[in-house]
Amino acid sequence: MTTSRPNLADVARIAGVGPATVSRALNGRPDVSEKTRERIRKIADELGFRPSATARALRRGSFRAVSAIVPDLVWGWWEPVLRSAAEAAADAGFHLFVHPIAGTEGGLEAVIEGLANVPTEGVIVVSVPDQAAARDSCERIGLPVVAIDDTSRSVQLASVSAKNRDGARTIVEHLISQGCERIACVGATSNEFTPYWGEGLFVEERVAGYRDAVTAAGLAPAEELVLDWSSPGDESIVTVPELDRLLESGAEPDAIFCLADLLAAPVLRTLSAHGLSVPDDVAVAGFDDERAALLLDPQLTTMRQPYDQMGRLAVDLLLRAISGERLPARRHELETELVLRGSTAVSLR
Amino acid sequence: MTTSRPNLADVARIAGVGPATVSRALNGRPDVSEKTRERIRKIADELGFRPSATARALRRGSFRAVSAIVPDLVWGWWEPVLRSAAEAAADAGFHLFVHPIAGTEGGLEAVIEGLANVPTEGVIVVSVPDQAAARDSCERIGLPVVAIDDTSRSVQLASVSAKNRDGARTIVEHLISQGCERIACVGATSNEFTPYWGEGLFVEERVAGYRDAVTAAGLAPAEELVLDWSSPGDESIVTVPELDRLLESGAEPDAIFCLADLLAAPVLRTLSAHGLSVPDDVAVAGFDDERAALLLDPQLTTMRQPYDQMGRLAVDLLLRAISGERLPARRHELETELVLRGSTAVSLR
DNA sequence: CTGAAAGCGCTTACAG
DNA sequence: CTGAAAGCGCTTACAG
Repeated sequence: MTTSRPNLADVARIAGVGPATVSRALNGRPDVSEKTRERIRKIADELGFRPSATARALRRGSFRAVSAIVPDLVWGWWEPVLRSAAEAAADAGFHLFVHPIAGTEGGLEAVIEGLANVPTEGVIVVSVPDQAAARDSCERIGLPVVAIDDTSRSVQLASVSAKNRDGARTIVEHLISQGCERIACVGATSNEFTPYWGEGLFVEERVAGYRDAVTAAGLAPAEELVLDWSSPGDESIVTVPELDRLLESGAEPDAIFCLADLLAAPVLRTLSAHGLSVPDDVAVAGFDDERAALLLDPQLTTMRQPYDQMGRLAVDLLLRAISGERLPARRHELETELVLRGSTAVSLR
Repeated sequence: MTTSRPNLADVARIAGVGPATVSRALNGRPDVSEKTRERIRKIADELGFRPSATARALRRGSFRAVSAIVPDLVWGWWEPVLRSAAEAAADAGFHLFVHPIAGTEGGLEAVIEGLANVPTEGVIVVSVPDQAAARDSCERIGLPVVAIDDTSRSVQLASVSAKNRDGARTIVEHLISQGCERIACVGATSNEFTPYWGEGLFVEERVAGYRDAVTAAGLAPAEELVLDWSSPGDESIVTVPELDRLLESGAEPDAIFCLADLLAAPVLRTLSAHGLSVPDDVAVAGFDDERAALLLDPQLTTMRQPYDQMGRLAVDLLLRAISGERLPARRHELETELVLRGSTAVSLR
């Protein structure tokens, strides 16, 4: 009796059959007698036999796993996305490995190239600002890739995202339907060096949706209400200097559309510092329906991204690519949903 | 010329050497002439040769990867923990796989047993309410395991956590030093079915730290200020009924210690609904220094968990276990740090 | 229904 | 310094 892990040969020896039969029995192949299969199963159980994942993968030529690379951000909106991705992968008999970029020298590209040493068959990249680089890295290691979240302005991959423009239009229309007429839009920035944000495609799209709604409603275009925000990704700031200035200028917005939920935190603090109450003086809305929306006071009216569908679709696309299909580089946009909370409705406070 | 991935034999054939020499050259073994090594390297590069991870693992008998299993929670306080864990693992030449429980039928135990099919050599479990079950599952698949965060009351594993009791005492002492005398403590619950929380060890420890400080300061013990909270994990609630009742009863606390940062969101909303301002009327403090602390208004004074050290230490312990050391089941507690923000100091608003 | 053999792609003693 | 051979633990045609 050895102390090390039993292998298939051990099971075969004890069962008095060939290794091939053990393999067939344990893998549920039809061409084994039920009697033999039962006996082998029992012995395997007793021995605590677990087939070696590496040997099986080597023999089969594949490991049936895919990898998701998640960005170096604290606001984990991608958690529900990965949950559904893991489900979809499991449904197809695949594992999902999650690889945080955080802590890896060399960033996204280094993480991707590192996958060359991991038994994985495809890559999902989340929130990449530069799809061209991701595409090149994946090509280099010979793995198919799908992107989630349209951060990259140049679409070089099959990409899954929310209908950002539609969603923004919908929520601004909601503000208008509440009687708001001077709706500010915050979060866009001319600073292209903001990590994972900058002039991301989704920012552009959401601003466009805002303009769609304002224009369609025949509201006076008020460009001073579209604020440039120097560092929209920074959660540590207490208030927003640009909004401070706007409020001091006497612009008097009656609503603020934040291009992402997390921006609402400093916006609410800025409003409260000016003695303005939400939603009575100013209504506030966000986009994403991520954790921040629930933590704020009041809780935030927002557009919910279809996280579950996004994860599933990304995996579906990736599995198709793995089985040889060539995926065109284009966006697959999914419907968003309006979620009403206290920041736009006194009755919901 | 085939379209499939080149293997080591291809490189050997083209270089006109044996496969063993290619292996040695590419793995940096000393016993290869520099000239040969260079030539082989060049050819491997041109061919885009990437050694098969599975073949190498099968041959070596190990894959040099460890797995972290993260809980089904939206508040990703474990993200910075995993970042440092990934760094520590990489320093030792190991990969870190992250496996979310979310989306897996059968929960933690199913995820652990699923690792039997993954080329991984050890497991880090994060926030497990029942270490005994985790220990049994890992034993079954023959993998060593280390826990992060003391959620389980019964310590059955080598565990890494913050000094919860010390930290709580420190922050309550801070409140006392600010002149607070009637300090409420919220977050403990007698409802043991709260997922991942319930009567978790860290809850117990933090309450104990609170009592340590109050007692040491000679403040009148006021048991009505230690609130039972029916569902502390639920972020969707707007206000806290138990706190509502306390405030209506005329108890007039001058400070509230939240056992976790995320609890401060509904606490702040409850206070504001009662017309109380923070920190003037009531100071508020939390524990963790996770994302919620920065989103709130005002931002939250809190005890920071040593996330980086926690991830590193967990990996260190796990690697020792992998190399054969037997780890006793005991907690390894790491120092916390007081972080001052606007919720306890007007000057920091 | 079952077995013996070949082989997945590497690495590492063993010879020379 | 280099090569030929064995083998890691499986699976799967190929025979019977």
